[in-house]
Amino acid sequence: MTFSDLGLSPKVLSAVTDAGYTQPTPIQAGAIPHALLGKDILGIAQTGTGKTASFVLPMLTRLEKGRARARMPRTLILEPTRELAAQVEENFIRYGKNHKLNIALLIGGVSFDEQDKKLERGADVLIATPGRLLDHRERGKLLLNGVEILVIDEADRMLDMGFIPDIERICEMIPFTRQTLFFSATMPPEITKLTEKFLHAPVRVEVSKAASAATNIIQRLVKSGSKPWDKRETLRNLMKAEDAELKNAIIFCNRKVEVSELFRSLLKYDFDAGALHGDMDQRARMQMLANFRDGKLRYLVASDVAARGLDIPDVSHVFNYDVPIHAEDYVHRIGRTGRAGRSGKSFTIATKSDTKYIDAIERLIGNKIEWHDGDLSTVVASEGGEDDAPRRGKGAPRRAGRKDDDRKDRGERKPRERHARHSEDAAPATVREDQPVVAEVEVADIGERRARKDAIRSENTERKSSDRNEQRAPERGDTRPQRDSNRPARHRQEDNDTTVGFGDDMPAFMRIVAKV
DNA sequence: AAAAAAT
Repeated sequence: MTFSDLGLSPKVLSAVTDAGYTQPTPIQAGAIPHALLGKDILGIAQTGTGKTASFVLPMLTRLEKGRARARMPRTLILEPTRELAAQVEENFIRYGKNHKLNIALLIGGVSFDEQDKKLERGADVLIATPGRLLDHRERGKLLLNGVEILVIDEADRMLDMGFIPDIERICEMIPFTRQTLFFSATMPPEITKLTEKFLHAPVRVEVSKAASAATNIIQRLVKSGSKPWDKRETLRNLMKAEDAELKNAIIFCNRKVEVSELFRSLLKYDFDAGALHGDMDQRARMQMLANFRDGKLRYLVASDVAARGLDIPDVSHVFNYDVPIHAEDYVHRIGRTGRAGRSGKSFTIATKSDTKYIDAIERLIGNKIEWHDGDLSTVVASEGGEDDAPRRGKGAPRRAGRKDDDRKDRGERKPRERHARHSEDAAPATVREDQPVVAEVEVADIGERRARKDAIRSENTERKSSDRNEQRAPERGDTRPQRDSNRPARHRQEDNDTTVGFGDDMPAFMRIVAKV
């Protein structure tokens, strides 16, 4: 089977040939002929299976007839993250090089002006994340009743991210005479319901699960002490040990703050690292990703924003600095290496408290993962002894505890707690090799203070900080999460009686305001 | 224990 058997137009075929492809992947071979006939498709496939081309190529062929009208895009592709949306745009540019198509990318974090202009000109292809798309529509700049083909990509991830209501709204704005191409890696009940509602007699195309496809990736678990400095040291040793084989690597952390902390620590140790997480300035996000793709950065420290779908063809190593909480994320993360049949290596740093997550991962992939250098029973306890798990008082808020960890990492300590932590007090406070310089500590604290202010600011108050952030050029070192007072996480904190960061020292007046 | 997405 070759691409020329699928019924694609000569223009598309020639671009595919130029890109160096001759053989379609199973999902492409299964979906393209039906998509060209105008049928609805239900594609069950992970990324890395050639899924994107399975809708881009037939869409290009079908778009050769007709023209776009102002503010009435002819096709719409919905993606869960900004980076994925940008990646789909690149695919349209690559395979559409023989076409004269207007492509518009509507994503958040960048200015409206350019997006408006492209809509006004009439877009053949509109690629969007749901939030910004709805925003444009509400501003009256966008009419969706001319859409002939709708693509919903990564539907299960959209579900995880709470986008399904948005997706339903958008689907209802588009004429039911459209063709719908629907892709999901898994089919949870909510997704099945969605397909029953929005697909008409779909052709179902299913390809093998990524969990079983990862045989070309060497996977190892690496024991570590549980303190941040233990884990960072474990990681650095691992990176050095792998240096000869390592072309480039993505290092995954579970939290955004960890991404920026680890990133800064690695810079201090002269590793050629970048960072990527969703609270970074959009320009910095794009820049980091582009630099990593182009080989200007050897290491990319990232949150799960980079776990799925991102196509960086030649990642040699994946390091999990944290064991992912959800087992499926493990599969997605390690799937960033070993792409296109290449071999890859993944190392997952594990501490004692990670055992149950490791069990879940091993159950999911149906295999035991080998330990790199002895299992957790051989971990040497770090200075200051064991673990921090049971020591904290029952009534003490757990989240405040995390702040304490940050502080310890800088060699600081809350005076109040000193008596409760004798064992750690025995350790000299200044020996951390990667203790941040004082200036950085201060900057971080200012950020935290501002975040607290944000937390108590009323919903209606206009926020100017994000505007400022948009203007600002991305600085290489500035990866600290940009606290956004309107994010759901913020609300969750407000729901709690405890304002994060104050411990028991929170002034009473703040407690009242924070509850509002 | 999280992350992602509009302002």
